[in-house]
This record gives sequence, structure tokens and C-alpha cells, in this order.
Amino acid sequence: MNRIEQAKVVNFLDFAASLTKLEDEAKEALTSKLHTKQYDKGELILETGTVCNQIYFVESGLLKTFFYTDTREFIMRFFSEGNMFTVLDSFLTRQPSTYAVLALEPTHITYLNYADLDQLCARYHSMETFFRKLLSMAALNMMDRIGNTLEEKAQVAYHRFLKEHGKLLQRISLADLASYLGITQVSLSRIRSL
Amino acid sequence: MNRIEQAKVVNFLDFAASLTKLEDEAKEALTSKLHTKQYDKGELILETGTVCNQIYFVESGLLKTFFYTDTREFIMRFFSEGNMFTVLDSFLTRQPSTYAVLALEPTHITYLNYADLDQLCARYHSMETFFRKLLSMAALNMMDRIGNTLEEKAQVAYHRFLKEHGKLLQRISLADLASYLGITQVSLSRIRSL
DNA sequence: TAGTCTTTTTATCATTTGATAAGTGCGGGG
DNA sequence: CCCCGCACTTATCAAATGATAAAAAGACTA
Repeated sequence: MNRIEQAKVVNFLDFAASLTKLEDEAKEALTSKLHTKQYDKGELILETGTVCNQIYFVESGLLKTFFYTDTREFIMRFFSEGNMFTVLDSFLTRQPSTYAVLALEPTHITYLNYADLDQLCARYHSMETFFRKLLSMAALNMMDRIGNTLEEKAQVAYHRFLKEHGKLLQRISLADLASYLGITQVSLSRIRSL
Repeated sequence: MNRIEQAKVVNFLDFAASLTKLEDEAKEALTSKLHTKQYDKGELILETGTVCNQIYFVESGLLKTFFYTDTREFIMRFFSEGNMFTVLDSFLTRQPSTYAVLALEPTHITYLNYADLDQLCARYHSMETFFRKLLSMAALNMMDRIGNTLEEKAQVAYHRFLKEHGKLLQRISLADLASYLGITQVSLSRIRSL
């Protein structure tokens, strides 16, 4: 470990700046467009069927993005403090979302509206670069997930999750983890007992 | 159908311009950096373990991006004429790729080197916008794939593929389709016979 | 502490998929 | 024309997972 600690990213602006150098003017413009909101545990941040108009930064807390079929729920991803998220398809296409977002813990978020981000990207090249890098990160995450999902049996997927996101496990229910892995809660319990 | 036919996108430049207005200077700069190459059926376009240094546009032909485990092969995606692709993780992170790319048909591609794209993005805001939109499309595709993979049994996945990419089926082997769906070729054969 | 609700585990059975092997059909080269 | 290789199908059995129900373990409240 290095003696000089990496400063922890604690807000939207720091996060953006950690991906790209933002000139002062862009920083100010961005800051002026940010809003914050607080959600209770169990509260819906976004409902299925509504257009996702914001891109979010999680200041603190934990949430899941998920969707339903007739009988089961599936989780796309968990997001905890220090991460940005949105319901990407709805946000980009401006269509109603099939995904919902729910706070799993009391959650404090900062957000930026679609129209504002669009304007900022048009006005500041550096903001466009930020957004491109953000999309790159999202794409890489999803690519990994596809590869893993194709390749792995549930048992392997569970152990991988333990290794990569072990800390999160103490904050989410096994039911949610099962939904994330694409199996039933009962199956997960079975796997854990082996 | 509309009487006025949508002009078919036939090259890299048209493709880029279809996503964003590019000013003439950017167009020229981009054009000057493009290269083309021809691959035979069965030829490797990118080997596992090498860094993917290019972003590609498929002028004609068909290819697969895929990876191996000990015993099986899994296909991330097929790309046919009119589409852009790269091995995203390797291209963005500059790390050796776990994926390989192989031509399933005689394939003609145009490509752009990483360093050149990087420079173009830095110099021209419009090129950065183009790249951002390209990443958006990639991310949306992958998001859909994750959702579908989580949700669907193989049988449903097969029928969805038929509906959405039925035409492709006439150009790919059932073995490759099975790899794409994450099942064995024998399982696919079984499903088809129901 | 008892009672109630939620989460997790265990058990049973049906279905899906994988592994393996053998069979079928088709096309190209000798 | 025959043989061989390749793609695909069919058959059999084992392993993994889903659906359902019930039991056990925790957590919270009165």
C-alpha cells in the first residue's frame, strides 16, 4: 500500500474531475446544475414505466436497479457510495424504463438532469469527455458481466461475487444477490451450503 | 414503407456522420486516418492475448467476437456489414484481450487506430460526440443482452434471436448460435426440434 | 418473555441443460 | 461412384436449477 492515500471521491464534481480535467468554467456550470435528494430505505428512486431523466451520483447509501418478469425479479446492478448510475437505456433513448431503482439503505444522491447534461456536453468539450469516459466504464462493466454470465455456472458466479464484492454481501439480502446472479433464492441457499 | 429510401450506410465516414454532424475539417482529418483490410473466411482478425489497437467498421461480411474456457467457446456478438465494432475492454484499457475476432465470411473492413481516434477526439469536439454515441449504442446493446440473459431460458432466447436476427441465422452455424446463447450445440438442436 | 414477521435453510420432485456417443444427411475430392 | 469430413440430430444418463412447501433462525415489538 502506498503511504499517500488516494483521496476518496465524495461528490459528483470530484468524480467528474477524477475522470477528466475540467476547466473552472465547466466546473462552475456543472455545479450550478446539480441537485441533491435523500431517500429512505425501501423507497423507489425510479419507477418502472417512467423516463429516467437524471444521472445520479451516490453520496452515501446503497441501491439496486432491477426489473420484473411475471414471477421473478432480476437485478441489473447494485450501486453504493462513490458511484454514478442511471437507467441507461431510458436515459439515452428517452423512453419509459423497464427498470426500477430502489434504495436498499438510506441513500443520499446528487443528480443532474438529462437536458442539463446535454447542454453541458454541447458547450464544454471536457464535459463530453467526462460523459464518454463514464459510458466507457459502464460498457466495460456490462461487458464483463455478459462474459461472466455466459461462462459461469451459478456456483462459480457466487464465489466470484464473494471475491469481488464480498463487502457488499454484508449489506444486501441473499434474495437480492440471487436476483443479481439470475437464480432463485433457494438455489443460492443450496449453493452456499455446499 | 416510405417512398424515399433511407440511404444505406456504406462506410465509416457515413456511419460517423449518421450519428453526429461532422464539420468538413473533422471529416477530412478522420478520412486521412482510415485504413482498409480484407479477411478470408475463417481468418483471425484479432488473436486472444493481443491488445486491440483498432476500431473497425464492417464494409461487408460477417464476424464473431468470442472467448474460450477450458472446454467451450462463447460468443459475445456477431457483427455484419454496416456495423462498427472493437474489443471494447482491450481497446479502452490497452490490455491484452481475452476475446478473439474471427471472420465468418469473407470480410472487408475499414479501421482507425486507437492513437488516431484519441487525437481526433481531443482535437474535434464533434469526434468526441461521435465516439460517445458509439459507446452509448454499445452500452445499450450490452444492457439488453444482460437483461435477456438473466431473464430467459434457452428456449425463449432462441426464439427471440429468431425474431430479432432471423436473417443472420442463414449465415451462421448452429454451433455458433449456441455459443452466442450460452448453451451447447446439442441443447440448441434439442430446442429446435420441439 | 412471548408473539409475529422476515430471512434463510432444508427437503422433495419436475424440468432443463450438459456430457457423451452414435446416427443421419450432405457436399467435395479422389 | 464411393469415401470422407462436416454439420446437425437423436438418444441416454448425470448434474444443476426451479417450484413448492415446510422448518429453522433472526429480528423486532408489545
